[in-house]
This record gives sequence, C-alpha cells and structure tokens, in this order.
Amino acid sequence: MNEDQLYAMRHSLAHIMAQAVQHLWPEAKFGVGPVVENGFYYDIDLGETKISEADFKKIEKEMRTIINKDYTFERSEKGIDEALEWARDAKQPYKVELLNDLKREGTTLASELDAAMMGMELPAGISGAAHDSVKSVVDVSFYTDGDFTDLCRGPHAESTGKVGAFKLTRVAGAYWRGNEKNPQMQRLYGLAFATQEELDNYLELLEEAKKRDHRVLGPQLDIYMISDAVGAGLPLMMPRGETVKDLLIRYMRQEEEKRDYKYVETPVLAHENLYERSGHASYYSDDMYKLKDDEDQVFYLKPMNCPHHHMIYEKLVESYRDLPLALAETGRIYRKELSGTLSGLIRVRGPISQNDSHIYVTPDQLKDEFIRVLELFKEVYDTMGVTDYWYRLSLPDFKKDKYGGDKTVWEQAGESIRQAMREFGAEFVEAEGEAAFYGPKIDVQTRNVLGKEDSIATSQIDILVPHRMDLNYVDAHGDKQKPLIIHRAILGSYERFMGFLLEKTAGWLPFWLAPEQIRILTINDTVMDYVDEINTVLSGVVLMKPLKYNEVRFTTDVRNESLGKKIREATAMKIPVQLIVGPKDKESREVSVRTQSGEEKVALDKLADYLQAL
RNA sequence: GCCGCUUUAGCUCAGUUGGUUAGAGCAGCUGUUUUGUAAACAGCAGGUCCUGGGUUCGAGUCCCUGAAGCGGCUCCA
Repeated sequence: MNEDQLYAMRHSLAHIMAQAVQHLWPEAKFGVGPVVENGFYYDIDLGETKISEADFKKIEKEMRTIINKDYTFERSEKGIDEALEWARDAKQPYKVELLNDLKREGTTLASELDAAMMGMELPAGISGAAHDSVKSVVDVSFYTDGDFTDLCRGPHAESTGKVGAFKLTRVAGAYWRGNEKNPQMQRLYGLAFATQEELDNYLELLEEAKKRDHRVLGPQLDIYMISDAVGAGLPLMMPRGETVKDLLIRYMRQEEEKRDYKYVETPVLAHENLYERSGHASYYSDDMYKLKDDEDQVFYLKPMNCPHHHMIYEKLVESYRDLPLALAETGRIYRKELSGTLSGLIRVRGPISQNDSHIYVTPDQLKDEFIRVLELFKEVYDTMGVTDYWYRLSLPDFKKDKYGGDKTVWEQAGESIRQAMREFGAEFVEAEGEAAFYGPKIDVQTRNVLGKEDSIATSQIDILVPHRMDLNYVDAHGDKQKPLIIHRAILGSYERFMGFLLEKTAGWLPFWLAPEQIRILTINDTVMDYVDEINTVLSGVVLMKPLKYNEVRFTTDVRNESLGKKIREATAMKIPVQLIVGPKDKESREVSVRTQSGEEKVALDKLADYLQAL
C-alpha cells in the first residue's frame, strides 16, 4: 500500500467514525476530521454529552457494522450556495461557517488544516495555503457512503470495506478552529494501518517508547523528582541529576569561553521598570511571577535574562570597537506556565537553567557571528551524539499584530539568517508566524521518542529591543547606532536537554556524563584488598575529553549478594562500566569489564588508559 | 487555563453488584548463604486507600470540592 492509499484509507476512517457517532448520537455537530501521523481524528460537538474511552467499544462496533456493509464512497459536486443549503438542512453549523468563509475569502483562514478538509476547486498553481491569492470558490465536493454525506476534498478509499486496521485511542478537548475563545469540541483520535500486524507493531512501539520516557527514567535513575509539597512544574534535581547538569554547564562554559564569550551572573528578580523598558511586560506580564515588597515596589521573577544583559551592555559598550560582545549566563528563570502544559523536565515553571547568551553585533557582523553560532551548535551536538535534528527558520506573519517595527528590517534580518544558513550548509525549513516578537529566529527541531516534533534550542535575532531600550554604540564615523542582538541557547535549558538526552539514550548517558560511571562488583570478600588497589587506581583517573578535568565517579558494591543480582541492579541504574572482581581477577591482576557492548578482561595497570579511551 | 482519564504499601499493580482484620510481586528488615556475568532461601514488618466534604446501618468502591499525574487543545519571550 502506498502513501496515497494509506492517506485515503485513514481519511475514510475519519468519515466512518463520524458516521458511527452520528448513528449513536444523531444530534452530533461535526467540525473537521483530517488525517494525522499514523491515523486520523474528527472534531465533534455533542453539547452536554461527553464521550469517554468507555464509549470506544460501542463506537468501534458501529464502525465495523458500517465497514461490513461495504458502502461505496461516491463523490459529488455542489455549487457553494447549494452546499450552504445542504449544511443548514443537515443542522451542521460548523460546516455552514466553513462554507461561508470559503465563499467570502476563498479559504477558511483559520489554518491550512481547514483548507485541506474543504472540497475546494482551486485555480491551477495555487495551493490551499495561499490565502491572499484565492478570492472565490465556485464548487465544493462531497463524499457519500450509505447514509452519511460530508463536505470533503477527498480522496477516499473505494468503499467502507477497504480501510485496513484501526483502533480508537483517545478523546481530547480541542477548540473549534484552534482558538481558545471558541467552543471546545471533542476530538476523537484513531490509529489506522493497512494491516492488523502493522497496527500491533505500532502499539508495541508505543509501549517501548514509554520505557524511554524521561518522566519514567528520570525518577527511576534518581535524576530528578517532583514533589506535590513543592509544587507542580518545579522539579527537584537529585544528587545524580545535579552531577549531570553541572557537567553539562561546565562543558558549555568551557566551549563558550574558548570562543570568547564573557560569563556574567544576574539576579533572579528584577524591578518591573526593567520589563516595561524592554517591552516584555506588555507581552508577558500575565506569565511572570509577580512579587510586591513591603515598600510597594513590584518585582518579577525573571522569565528571561535578556534585559539584565542589556544593562551590562550599556555599561560595557561605547564604540563599534567594543563589538562583537558575547555575554553568557547560566540564567535561572521562572515562568508561570499553565498547569496543563507542564511535563517532566521538558516544560517546567522553574528553575529553567538556560544556556543563554546575547551576542551584540553591528549589522555587518551579523552574518558571520550567526555562522559562528551555527558552528558551535554543530560542535556541541556532535559531541553529544545528537545527529537527527534540523533547523526551522521562524519568520513573522505580518497579519498577526504581534510583529512591530519596520518590515524591511525584519526582512533583512531574515535574509541574513537565510544567507548564514546557506553558507554554513545547514538544512532548514521555513515557518511563518513562529518568530519572536522582537525578531526572526531559528529553532533546532528534533523528534521525541514518540516521533513528535520538539524544539531543543534556539537562536534569535533581536531587531526591536535595542530601539525600545535605547541601546547604542558609536560607529567609525562618530555616529550613534543601534546594535543587533543574537540571542542564542545552544542546549536550550539544561533541564530540558537532560530530558531529551535521557530519552534519546534510553538512560544510557555517554560515559563522560554518567552520574555513576563505574561500579565495582565483588564476587566474594576474599578480594577486598585487591578492591582497595583498584580504588586507588580509579581515584587517580581524570578524564580530559570532551570536558577537561572530569574526575572519574565510581562506587563499590561489596554486599553479600549474588553477582547476578549486583549486575542486575547496576544495569537497572544504567551504569556504563561494571568492573567484576573475583579471586581469578585478583590472581591475574586484571578486572573483568562489563559494558553494554560486552565483556572483556583489562589488566589493572592498563585500566586508566582504557577509561580515557571510552 | 480548557476537555477527557487516572490517583490503593518505597516501586509496579490486584481489589467482584457498597459488607468482617485491604492483597500480591519487587524493594526494606532479620537469619542462613561467600556467590563468576540480569533476581539465593526462609521469616518478619510495612497502608491517613491523593485532600476535604456528603449519601448510607456500613464507603477503597457511590456523589460533590480541591490537588497532582497522564493524553490532547491553547500558549511557549
């Protein structure tokens, strides 16, 4: 089965599901029902009636009945006014709304998703997403199977009998047309594959992915914990987690200082005036933790480090000769995230320890400095073993009023980044409407264990705040100029990156980062004196790559337990190097090294070299 | 924040239509065992059934609050 057939099949299942729902709840009002990765969904408004997972059996049964009847999917076309009449007769207000928008604007504006659902007949060469160019829609298409007709562009499977294997997976709330102010509909999700076997395989994959989830692994490996007493979204780094985080911080600082970044530290609080001056207050004051002191002064817990750094810029920079200037900080920030968005280490309220830096440049330094940032991205990600990522160039969508300032400056900045990316040879996609309010940006995108796209880091151009905050330098002609700012976070936040790394490695962090790198497992207590010798050797091992002066971290398990049990426990804690020591090893002055890749004997006097090479 | 689901021992989970002292495995403790590449054996101990209300002769179980977690939506400087 090819991709197109699979698409048609999944899309047909969306119709069949809607049809089944209509049989069970005739008052159902339908929104849109597109194909998504691995399946489909349909948005349904049932008023007060709530569908729960307990209803899935019933719906699936009805779907099977429809499938067994093997109705043909028949396509028909109607003029737009005729279509509107149909939607009104069928008491489908959401379809009426979509058709009205189609008639008026040539598109449904809300998103490309909606356009894909319409039976739009577009003039040749114009895609559904090109809002501005399409102004009239003449005909729309419908598909009918049995007693169910839906506005739809298609294509569909030949008949309801030819739709492969499916399973309803969940129901969720979803705002009509993605707008919080609109009513919330019930979104029914289903998985669909060509065969039952493929569906089963996918379900198994989901189970496997769960085991790699950093929210499971993190607490299991004593990396971090969440305590109800402390609060939601406020993870506590445990000793092992703090070890990893500190190593990451030290490594980044090493790499950044090599490249002439200047480290600073700024307070976690700031007076409200700072955010009013920077312009952040008007965008984000609802999302900042506000504190009032006894003298009625208002402070915020800092939700970003930028304005603080700009104050240091003001003090340090007078002339173009002072540029570029890169200020860096492990900035601890706090954000009042909505409770429903919190998730493990990936989305927290704080602390978010940012690997943050602001690089102040003249306009003609912008491109080269941006390339240097891209080089650092590559260097760091290569070291971390992160290879499956791509860049997203996020540009403004001027139809949103979020984007202020001079349009040509935005365009120039966007073009500089594009140039830099091309010169550097980075692969990237462009996304309209994803820019920050102060400038275009690139995001580093990857996929999590479930295949869902996620940002792990960002690099942004700030073209607005230097004007807002009146940041200046004097150029070669003695004239006052505004700098541009590259705002970048290579590892994003250290917490988030740790979550990402745990999932990517399934908990098997690279040797240099493992909180407990080595565990000595004894076979019996006749080798205690030899264990002391090994301890002495390990105490002298200091790793030099990729982080310099990284003292080796090891423990000893001399408990009165079987070797098998000691191995089992050490492996459960994902300890990369297990040294098994028994009478035979003592005799031959070796250790038995057990790693994920196998077992080998290493002579005690070669052990230090062996570890350096890992 | 919104919609749906979930919350029982340190961990993973059982717990029938509301009915005596709420169960299991692992972990823990005590004893025996000195072990060669993923769980030695036996015994013991361990629980405000998420919080606060309510219905009932009786609530882990039913109803209402709230909290936290999960899946989405919205948001993400």
